[in-house]
Amino acid sequence: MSANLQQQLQHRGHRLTKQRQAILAILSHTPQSVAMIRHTLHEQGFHFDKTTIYRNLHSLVQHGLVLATKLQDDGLYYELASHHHHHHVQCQNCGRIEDIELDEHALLQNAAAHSTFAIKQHQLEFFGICPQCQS
Amino acid sequence: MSANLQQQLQHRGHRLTKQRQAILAILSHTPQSVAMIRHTLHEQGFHFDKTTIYRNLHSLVQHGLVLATKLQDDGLYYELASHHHHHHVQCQNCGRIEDIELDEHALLQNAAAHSTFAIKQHQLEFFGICPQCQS
DNA sequence: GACTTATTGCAACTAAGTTGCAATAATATC
DNA sequence: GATATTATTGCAACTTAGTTGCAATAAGTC
Ligand SMILES: [Mn+2]
Ligand SMILES: [Mn+2]
Ligand SMILES: [Zn+2]
Ligand SMILES: [Zn+2]
Repeated sequence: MSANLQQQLQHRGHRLTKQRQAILAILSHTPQSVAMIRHTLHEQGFHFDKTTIYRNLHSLVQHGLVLATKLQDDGLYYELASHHHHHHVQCQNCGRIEDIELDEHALLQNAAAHSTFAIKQHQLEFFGICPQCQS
Repeated sequence: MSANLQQQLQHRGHRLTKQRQAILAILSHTPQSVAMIRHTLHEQGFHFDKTTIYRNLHSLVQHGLVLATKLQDDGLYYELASHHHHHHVQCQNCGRIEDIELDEHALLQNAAAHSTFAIKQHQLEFFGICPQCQS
Protein backbone atom coordinates (compact mmCIF):
# COMPACT_ATOMS: atom_id res chain seq x y z
CA MET A 1 0.00 0.00 0.00
CA SER A 2 1.51 3.28 -1.14
CA ALA A 3 2.51 5.90 1.42
CA ASN A 4 0.48 8.38 -0.57
CA LEU A 5 -2.70 6.31 -0.35
CA GLN A 6 -2.16 5.76 3.35
CA GLN A 7 -1.79 9.50 3.86
CA GLN A 8 -4.99 10.24 2.00
CA LEU A 9 -6.90 7.74 4.07
CA GLN A 10 -5.70 9.05 7.39
CA HIS A 11 -6.11 12.62 6.31
CA ARG A 12 -9.80 11.86 5.83
CA GLY A 13 -10.14 10.29 9.23
CA HIS A 14 -10.15 6.77 7.84
CA ARG A 15 -8.56 4.09 9.97
CA LEU A 16 -6.09 1.61 8.63
CA THR A 17 -7.90 -1.56 9.59
CA LYS A 18 -6.57 -4.87 8.36
CA GLN A 19 -9.84 -5.29 6.41
CA ARG A 20 -9.40 -2.03 4.54
CA GLN A 21 -5.75 -2.72 3.89
CA ALA A 22 -6.46 -6.18 2.55
CA ILE A 23 -9.14 -4.84 0.23
CA LEU A 24 -6.94 -2.05 -1.07
CA ALA A 25 -4.08 -4.50 -1.56
CA ILE A 26 -6.29 -6.49 -3.91
CA LEU A 27 -7.56 -3.57 -5.97
CA SER A 28 -5.59 -2.63 -9.08
CA HIS A 29 -6.19 -0.67 -12.27
CA THR A 30 -8.20 -3.54 -13.69
CA PRO A 31 -11.82 -3.37 -12.57
CA GLN A 32 -12.93 -6.27 -10.37
CA SER A 33 -16.41 -7.33 -9.31
CA VAL A 34 -17.33 -7.71 -5.66
CA ALA A 35 -17.47 -11.46 -6.23
CA MET A 36 -13.89 -11.46 -7.53
CA ILE A 37 -12.68 -9.36 -4.64
CA ARG A 38 -14.37 -11.59 -2.09
CA HIS A 39 -12.99 -14.66 -3.78
CA THR A 40 -9.44 -13.39 -3.64
CA LEU A 41 -9.83 -12.41 -0.01
CA HIS A 42 -10.94 -15.94 0.80
CA GLU A 43 -7.97 -17.40 -1.07
CA GLN A 44 -5.73 -15.25 1.06
CA GLY A 45 -7.32 -16.61 4.22
CA PHE A 46 -9.39 -13.55 5.10
CA HIS A 47 -12.98 -14.12 6.14
CA PHE A 48 -14.49 -10.66 6.32
CA ASP A 49 -18.21 -10.22 6.41
CA LYS A 50 -19.76 -9.13 3.11
CA THR A 51 -21.10 -6.03 4.89
CA THR A 52 -17.57 -4.95 5.64
CA ILE A 53 -16.52 -5.33 2.04
CA TYR A 54 -19.50 -3.45 0.64
CA ARG A 55 -19.13 -0.66 3.18
CA ASN A 56 -15.44 -0.26 2.48
CA LEU A 57 -15.86 -0.17 -1.26
CA HIS A 58 -18.63 2.41 -0.95
CA SER A 59 -16.69 4.71 1.30
CA LEU A 60 -13.57 4.42 -0.82
CA VAL A 61 -15.61 5.37 -3.89
CA GLN A 62 -17.27 8.16 -1.95
CA HIS A 63 -13.89 9.61 -1.06
CA GLY A 64 -12.57 9.28 -4.59
CA LEU A 65 -9.90 6.69 -3.90
CA VAL A 66 -11.64 3.98 -5.86
CA LEU A 67 -13.66 4.05 -9.07
CA ALA A 68 -16.83 2.04 -9.74
CA THR A 69 -17.61 1.02 -13.30
CA LYS A 70 -20.49 -0.85 -14.90
CA LEU A 71 -19.59 -3.57 -17.32
CA GLN A 72 -21.64 -6.17 -19.13
CA ASP A 73 -23.08 -8.06 -16.17
CA ASP A 74 -24.89 -6.85 -13.09
CA GLY A 75 -23.19 -5.11 -10.24
CA LEU A 76 -20.25 -2.77 -10.18
CA TYR A 77 -16.57 -3.29 -10.85
CA TYR A 78 -14.00 -1.55 -8.67
CA GLU A 79 -10.51 -0.28 -9.43
CA LEU A 80 -8.01 2.12 -7.91
CA ALA A 81 -8.67 5.72 -8.89
CA SER A 82 -5.02 6.73 -9.06
CA HIS A 83 -4.86 6.70 -12.86
CA HIS A 84 -6.20 9.44 -15.06
CA HIS A 85 -9.59 9.01 -16.73
CA HIS A 86 -9.77 6.08 -19.11
CA HIS A 87 -12.05 3.31 -20.39
CA HIS A 88 -11.96 -0.46 -20.77
CA VAL A 89 -12.28 -3.30 -23.24
CA GLN A 90 -13.59 -6.61 -22.01
CA CYS A 91 -13.00 -9.86 -23.89
CA GLN A 92 -16.30 -11.52 -24.74
CA ASN A 93 -14.58 -14.88 -24.75
CA CYS A 94 -12.37 -15.03 -21.64
CA GLY A 95 -13.57 -12.00 -19.68
CA ARG A 96 -10.14 -10.33 -19.56
CA ILE A 97 -10.34 -6.58 -19.04
CA GLU A 98 -7.84 -4.04 -20.30
CA ASP A 99 -7.49 -0.28 -20.06
CA ILE A 100 -8.04 1.71 -23.23
CA GLU A 101 -6.99 5.33 -23.50
CA LEU A 102 -8.92 7.20 -26.12
CA ASP A 103 -8.54 10.65 -27.50
CA GLU A 104 -10.99 12.10 -24.96
CA HIS A 105 -11.01 15.50 -26.58
CA ALA A 106 -12.24 14.03 -29.84
CA LEU A 107 -14.87 12.02 -28.02
CA LEU A 108 -16.23 15.00 -26.11
CA GLN A 109 -16.32 17.19 -29.19
CA ASN A 110 -18.10 14.43 -31.04
CA ALA A 111 -20.73 14.38 -28.28
CA ALA A 112 -21.04 18.13 -27.80
CA ALA A 113 -21.58 18.59 -31.52
CA HIS A 114 -24.62 16.32 -31.42
CA SER A 115 -26.46 17.33 -28.27
CA THR A 116 -28.00 20.33 -26.57
CA PHE A 117 -27.24 18.98 -23.10
CA ALA A 118 -24.34 20.33 -21.08
CA ILE A 119 -22.47 17.05 -20.87
CA LYS A 120 -20.75 16.42 -17.55
CA GLN A 121 -19.69 12.80 -17.70
CA HIS A 122 -19.87 9.63 -19.70
CA GLN A 123 -19.66 5.93 -19.36
CA LEU A 124 -17.94 4.04 -22.15
CA GLU A 125 -16.96 0.42 -22.31
CA PHE A 126 -15.89 -1.70 -25.26
CA PHE A 127 -16.36 -5.40 -25.81
CA GLY A 128 -14.53 -7.65 -28.24
CA ILE A 129 -11.96 -10.41 -28.55
CA CYS A 130 -8.53 -10.16 -26.95
CA PRO A 131 -5.32 -11.06 -28.86
CA GLN A 132 -4.95 -14.40 -27.06
CA CYS A 133 -8.48 -15.47 -27.88
CA GLN A 134 -8.12 -14.40 -31.50
CA SER A 135 -5.50 -17.04 -32.20
CA MET B 1 -48.39 -1.27 -33.41
CA SER B 2 -46.77 -1.30 -36.83
CA ALA B 3 -47.72 -3.94 -39.34
CA ASN B 4 -44.03 -4.62 -39.76
CA LEU B 5 -43.51 -5.32 -36.08
CA GLN B 6 -46.57 -7.54 -36.00
CA GLN B 7 -45.23 -9.51 -38.94
CA GLN B 8 -41.87 -10.01 -37.30
CA LEU B 9 -43.50 -11.29 -34.15
CA GLN B 10 -45.73 -13.77 -35.88
CA HIS B 11 -42.98 -14.89 -38.19
CA ARG B 12 -41.05 -15.94 -35.09
CA GLY B 13 -43.98 -17.85 -33.70
CA HIS B 14 -44.82 -15.17 -31.15
CA ARG B 15 -48.44 -14.72 -30.27
CA LEU B 16 -50.12 -11.33 -30.23
CA THR B 17 -51.40 -11.44 -26.67
CA LYS B 18 -52.95 -8.32 -25.20
CA GLN B 19 -50.08 -8.26 -22.69
CA ARG B 20 -47.43 -8.20 -25.36
CA GLN B 21 -49.31 -5.63 -27.40
CA ALA B 22 -49.74 -3.34 -24.42
CA ILE B 23 -46.05 -3.56 -23.57
CA LEU B 24 -44.98 -2.87 -27.12
CA ALA B 25 -47.41 0.05 -27.33
CA ILE B 26 -45.63 1.66 -24.40
CA LEU B 27 -42.09 1.19 -25.66
CA SER B 28 -40.58 4.00 -27.71
CA HIS B 29 -37.13 5.18 -28.75
CA THR B 30 -36.51 6.60 -25.30
CA PRO B 31 -35.23 3.93 -22.93
CA GLN B 32 -37.57 3.13 -20.05
CA SER B 33 -36.93 1.15 -16.89
CA VAL B 34 -39.09 -1.81 -15.94
CA ALA B 35 -40.52 0.30 -13.13
CA MET B 36 -41.56 3.01 -15.59
CA ILE B 37 -43.12 0.47 -17.92
CA ARG B 38 -45.06 -1.19 -15.12
CA HIS B 39 -46.19 2.17 -13.84
CA THR B 40 -47.58 3.20 -17.23
CA LEU B 41 -49.33 -0.13 -17.62
CA HIS B 42 -51.05 0.40 -14.28
CA GLU B 43 -52.11 3.89 -15.29
CA GLN B 44 -53.69 2.40 -18.37
CA GLY B 45 -55.65 -0.06 -16.26
CA PHE B 46 -53.58 -3.15 -17.04
CA HIS B 47 -52.64 -5.38 -14.14
CA PHE B 48 -50.21 -7.87 -15.60
CA ASP B 49 -48.04 -9.94 -13.34
CA LYS B 50 -44.43 -8.78 -13.15
CA THR B 51 -43.35 -12.19 -14.41
CA THR B 52 -45.20 -11.56 -17.63
CA ILE B 53 -43.53 -8.22 -18.12
CA TYR B 54 -40.03 -9.51 -17.45
CA ARG B 55 -40.53 -12.51 -19.67
CA ASN B 56 -41.87 -10.41 -22.52
CA LEU B 57 -39.07 -7.89 -22.34
CA HIS B 58 -36.48 -10.66 -22.27
CA SER B 59 -37.87 -12.48 -25.25
CA LEU B 60 -38.27 -9.27 -27.22
CA VAL B 61 -34.63 -8.42 -26.55
CA GLN B 62 -33.62 -11.98 -27.39
CA HIS B 63 -35.31 -11.69 -30.76
CA GLY B 64 -33.84 -8.29 -31.47
CA LEU B 65 -37.05 -6.29 -31.45
CA VAL B 66 -36.15 -4.39 -28.31
CA LEU B 67 -32.85 -3.01 -27.01
CA ALA B 68 -31.70 -3.12 -23.41
CA THR B 69 -29.39 -0.37 -22.17
CA LYS B 70 -27.66 0.27 -18.87
CA LEU B 71 -27.90 3.76 -17.51
CA GLN B 72 -26.87 5.32 -14.24
CA ASP B 73 -29.05 3.33 -11.86
CA ASP B 74 -29.52 -0.39 -11.46
CA GLY B 75 -31.50 -2.48 -13.84
CA LEU B 76 -31.95 -2.21 -17.56
CA TYR B 77 -33.77 0.31 -19.71
CA TYR B 78 -35.77 -0.87 -22.72
CA GLU B 79 -36.51 0.81 -26.04
CA LEU B 80 -37.67 -0.25 -29.48
CA ALA B 81 -34.86 -1.53 -31.66
CA SER B 82 -36.20 -0.12 -34.91
CA HIS B 83 -33.82 2.85 -35.04
CA HIS B 84 -30.23 2.62 -36.17
CA HIS B 85 -27.46 2.39 -33.55
CA HIS B 86 -27.22 5.43 -31.30
CA HIS B 87 -26.51 6.52 -27.73
CA HIS B 88 -28.18 8.57 -25.01
CA VAL B 89 -27.76 11.55 -22.72
CA GLN B 90 -29.52 11.50 -19.38
CA CYS B 91 -30.19 14.69 -17.40
CA GLN B 92 -28.64 14.46 -13.95
CA ASN B 93 -31.26 16.84 -12.65
CA CYS B 94 -34.61 15.69 -14.01
CA GLY B 95 -33.79 12.27 -15.42
CA ARG B 96 -34.91 13.10 -18.97
CA ILE B 97 -33.27 10.90 -21.60
CA GLU B 98 -32.54 11.89 -25.17
CA ASP B 99 -31.00 10.16 -28.15
CA ILE B 100 -27.59 11.33 -29.28
CA GLU B 101 -26.17 10.36 -32.63
CA LEU B 102 -22.41 10.51 -32.71
CA ASP B 103 -19.98 10.16 -35.52
CA GLU B 104 -19.63 6.42 -34.95
CA HIS B 105 -16.86 6.04 -37.45
CA ALA B 106 -14.69 8.51 -35.54
CA LEU B 107 -15.48 6.77 -32.27
CA LEU B 108 -14.56 3.33 -33.55
CA GLN B 109 -11.34 4.56 -35.12
CA ASN B 110 -10.47 6.30 -31.90
CA ALA B 111 -10.94 2.99 -30.08
CA ALA B 112 -9.24 0.75 -32.63
CA ALA B 113 -6.20 3.02 -32.63
CA HIS B 114 -5.73 2.47 -28.92
CA SER B 115 -6.36 -1.23 -28.39
CA THR B 116 -5.17 -4.63 -29.56
CA PHE B 117 -8.62 -6.19 -29.06
CA ALA B 118 -10.90 -6.84 -32.02
CA ILE B 119 -13.67 -4.58 -30.87
CA LYS B 120 -17.19 -5.88 -31.53
CA GLN B 121 -19.45 -3.58 -29.56
CA HIS B 122 -19.58 -0.74 -27.11
CA GLN B 123 -21.77 0.81 -24.52
CA LEU B 124 -21.73 4.59 -24.29
CA GLU B 125 -23.98 6.85 -22.29
CA PHE B 126 -23.61 10.53 -21.47
CA PHE B 127 -24.84 12.41 -18.43
CA GLY B 128 -25.31 16.13 -18.00
CA ILE B 129 -27.87 18.88 -17.73
CA CYS B 130 -30.70 19.28 -20.21
CA PRO B 131 -31.59 22.68 -21.74
CA GLN B 132 -34.71 23.07 -19.53
CA CYS B 133 -32.74 22.43 -16.35
CA GLN B 134 -29.97 24.78 -17.40
CA SER B 135 -32.24 27.81 -17.24
C1' DG C 1 -65.37 -26.19 -32.70
C1' DA C 2 -61.44 -29.06 -31.49
C1' DC C 3 -56.31 -29.27 -31.06
C1' DT C 4 -51.74 -27.68 -30.08
C1' DT C 5 -48.67 -25.22 -27.48
C1' DA C 6 -47.08 -20.38 -26.37
C1' DT C 7 -48.17 -17.55 -22.74
C1' DT C 8 -50.08 -16.13 -18.46
C1' DG C 9 -50.69 -15.67 -13.28
C1' DC C 10 -49.60 -17.17 -8.95
C1' DA C 11 -46.81 -18.60 -5.18
C1' DA C 12 -42.52 -19.83 -3.72
C1' DC C 13 -37.90 -18.90 -4.14
C1' DT C 14 -33.05 -16.67 -4.89
C1' DA C 15 -29.46 -13.80 -3.98
C1' DA C 16 -27.28 -9.19 -4.01
C1' DG C 17 -27.09 -5.67 -1.30
C1' DT C 18 -28.70 -2.95 2.99
C1' DT C 19 -29.72 -1.68 7.91
C1' DG C 20 -29.56 -1.56 13.06
C1' DC C 21 -26.93 -2.44 16.78
C1' DA C 22 -23.81 -4.12 20.25
C1' DA C 23 -18.93 -5.53 20.42
C1' DT C 24 -14.26 -4.44 18.84
C1' DA C 25 -10.14 -2.08 17.78
C1' DA C 26 -7.63 1.96 15.57
C1' DT C 27 -6.17 6.49 16.75
C1' DA C 28 -5.53 10.57 19.80
C1' DT C 29 -4.40 12.38 24.38
C1' DC C 30 -2.17 12.23 28.49
C1' DG D 1 1.45 2.36 28.63
C1' DA D 2 -3.22 3.38 30.19
C1' DT D 3 -7.60 5.87 28.99
C1' DA D 4 -10.94 7.94 26.25
C1' DT D 5 -13.11 8.53 21.73
C1' DT D 6 -15.41 6.96 17.86
C1' DA D 7 -14.71 4.63 13.28
C1' DT D 8 -15.30 0.10 11.97
C1' DT D 9 -16.56 -4.60 12.28
C1' DG D 10 -19.60 -8.87 12.41
C1' DC D 11 -23.89 -10.73 12.87
C1' DA D 12 -28.69 -11.37 12.10
C1' DA D 13 -32.61 -9.67 10.14
C1' DC D 14 -34.44 -7.54 6.32
C1' DT D 15 -35.45 -5.72 1.49
C1' DT D 16 -36.48 -6.17 -3.04
C1' DA D 17 -35.59 -7.00 -8.07
C1' DG D 18 -35.74 -10.62 -10.67
C1' DT D 19 -36.41 -15.88 -11.43
C1' DT D 20 -38.55 -20.61 -11.55
C1' DG D 21 -42.05 -24.37 -11.64
C1' DC D 22 -46.45 -25.44 -12.73
C1' DA D 23 -51.31 -25.68 -13.62
C1' DA D 24 -54.75 -22.80 -15.99
C1' DT D 25 -55.64 -19.93 -20.06
C1' DA D 26 -56.03 -18.38 -24.64
C1' DA D 27 -53.66 -17.45 -29.35
C1' DG D 28 -53.15 -19.46 -33.71
C1' DT D 29 -54.10 -23.45 -36.92
C1' DC D 30 -57.00 -26.71 -39.39
MN1 LIG E 1 -8.58 0.69 -15.59
MN1 LIG F 1 -32.93 5.87 -28.10
ZN1 LIG G 1 -9.97 -13.24 -24.31
ZN1 LIG H 1 -33.23 18.06 -16.95
